Amino acid sequence: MTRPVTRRRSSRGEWRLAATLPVARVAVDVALAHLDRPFDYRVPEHLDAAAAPGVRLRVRFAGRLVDGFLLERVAESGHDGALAWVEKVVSPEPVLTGEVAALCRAVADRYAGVLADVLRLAVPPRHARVEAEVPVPPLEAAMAPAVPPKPAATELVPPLEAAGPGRDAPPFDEGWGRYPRGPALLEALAGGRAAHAVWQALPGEEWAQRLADAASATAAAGRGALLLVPDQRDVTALHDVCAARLGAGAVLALTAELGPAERYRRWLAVRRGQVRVVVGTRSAVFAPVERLGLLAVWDDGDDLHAEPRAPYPHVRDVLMLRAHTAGAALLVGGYARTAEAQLLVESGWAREVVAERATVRAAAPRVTALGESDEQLVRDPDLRAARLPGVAFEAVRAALAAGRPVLVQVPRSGYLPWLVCAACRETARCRHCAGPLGLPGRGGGGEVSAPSCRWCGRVEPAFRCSGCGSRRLRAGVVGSGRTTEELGRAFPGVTVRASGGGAPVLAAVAGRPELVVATPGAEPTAPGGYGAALLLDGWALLTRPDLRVAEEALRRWFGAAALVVPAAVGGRVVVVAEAGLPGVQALVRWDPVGHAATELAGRAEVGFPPAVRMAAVEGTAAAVADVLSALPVDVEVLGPVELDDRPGDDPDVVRERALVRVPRAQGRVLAAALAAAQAVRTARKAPDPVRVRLDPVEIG
DNA sequence: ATAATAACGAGA
DNA sequence: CTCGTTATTATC
Repeated sequence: MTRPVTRRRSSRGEWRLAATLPVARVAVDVALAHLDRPFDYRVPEHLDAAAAPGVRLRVRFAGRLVDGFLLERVAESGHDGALAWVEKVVSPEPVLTGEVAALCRAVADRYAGVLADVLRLAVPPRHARVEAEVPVPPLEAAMAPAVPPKPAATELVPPLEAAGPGRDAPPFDEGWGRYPRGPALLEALAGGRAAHAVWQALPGEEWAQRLADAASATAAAGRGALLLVPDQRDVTALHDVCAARLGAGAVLALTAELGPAERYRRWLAVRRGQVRVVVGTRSAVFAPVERLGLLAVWDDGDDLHAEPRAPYPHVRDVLMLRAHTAGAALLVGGYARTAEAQLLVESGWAREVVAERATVRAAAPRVTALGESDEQLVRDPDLRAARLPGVAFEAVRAALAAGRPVLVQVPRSGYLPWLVCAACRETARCRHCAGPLGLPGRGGGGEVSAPSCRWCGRVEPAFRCSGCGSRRLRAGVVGSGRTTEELGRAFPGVTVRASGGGAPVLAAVAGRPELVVATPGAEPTAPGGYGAALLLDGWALLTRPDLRVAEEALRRWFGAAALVVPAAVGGRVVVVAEAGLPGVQALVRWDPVGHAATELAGRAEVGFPPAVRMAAVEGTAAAVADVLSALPVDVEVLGPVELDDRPGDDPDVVRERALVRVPRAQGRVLAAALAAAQAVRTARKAPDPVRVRLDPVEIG
């Protein structure tokens, strides 16, 4: 049968090879560890022009059509077999830049993952209609100069709020001038140098303004900036500040909740170099910003910065890799400091940008800790108005009388029970690996079994608290709830607002005298600051079975306390936690750096990230054993332990988890060995998958 | 998924 | 030994 002439081009037998660089190296969208490498394809003549590096295409792989990205065009293939044709170029839009491709490869390697998985995180799904839209530059962008005139070096000292380049240099006790190394950081950014900085924001600091300062110094140097924050509310706040400073057309907010069309529209605008500054959440960490000069992450301790999809990369770590691949500066900032950020400083990779003690003292509120003296309150975080201790009551009353709002931080509900020392309420820990103790086989017919470690599985027959020596254990429990009504009764006539914890999260409240009850992370800002804050979630936080508890508690406390006015104008913070605890001391002294150093030293002692590199290996018992057997002998293995059934699991299949750890210097070796073990399994078509997470933020 | 290839077994 | 069938393996 003869086909119509117009169809003949699709008859592959007649396809001719492109004249130059006829081989395409393709990253196929196949998430199998043993196929995680580029494959070569022949480029037909009619696709020669469209088949540019970075485009999406379709190729035949093992008999079926799969998506892929064109990594590069080369003259010849190293593959000694017949090459298949590139079937189709999906669109000529080069969505995968070389910089992002290299970054994705580095992220896959760092996390023992697969490039295809990382590419799915990095490049949003195509939206054909959006792609076809003729890009119309926004009005502001059309009117504003594309590149602001580059100011002279002497003018690159910290800009004031809303001060653009060219204004008079501000005094040194404002903005970044309050940090001894602040002006130097801005100079480095303005000079296009790849500075690495860890920044502790002062109490009351307008962090969004400072990030906008950094972004505008970067933009003035003709480079791009990528600013990452934990949640949508922060994106909005930071975007608005940046837009006011740089012009709406130069800044773009990129978040996952935009919807596919708008998300792709904005992402394309970034890719096409139409915006210089991108503000976003975790999903924007791979945004293809052109000529990257600055990468910044705010509040890197927030769990939202950890990606829940394979290979589970963390924003801070991705940015560190990206700072290398792109030659950009990295700024890690927050009111608190994580152990990971502390390691960046201690290893010399980053310089710290912190204020002098006197500056901190002048800006901080007065912090009081309420501990054992009010036993009832400590035990029951569900605040009883009648028992509100005098110091807390007085702090609230004074702030309201001064016409300022009061912030009340309450715990989120939903924590699971675990074991704590009955005497001092420290988390009960394994003597071998410092993992939290739990009771195995709950629901096992009422028999009492000995506690065992949730990490390494060792049974603890004779618990003795490392802190106080007590041998008694009890279950930790957390109540949550009626705080709002109780407070309303204690302060009749005062408005009580809720933010988070079931209520909608408020971005800001008016500066009126009212009570604002918020869960951690949902604290609204108040113009002029809060007069006082009550931190009621201490007990709940400090007894969670997680090595990061102290750091996490302190991070949340600093986040709330930073919204309170300085002590000199009456700012008070009352925290319900034992005054002797190191974390509480760090809050009282407003010493995030000291606490991070202690925290990091503690992790080195118990062998936990970031002091070591660790991986969680999860799957069926046989599968986990299979992966463990493929690791080098010097890898330390904890466990495996049996995992609790998750909802939806087959109750007959027993899942296990092992933790493996190596010194930091061996991190690459460990990741490579885990990836190789996975490759052997996928090549063998092993039926049950093994989940590998490197430096997991949370371990069950 | 699929195609190529190795392994296998029945009948000469 | 060949031929036809089935398991295995690589996947461009």
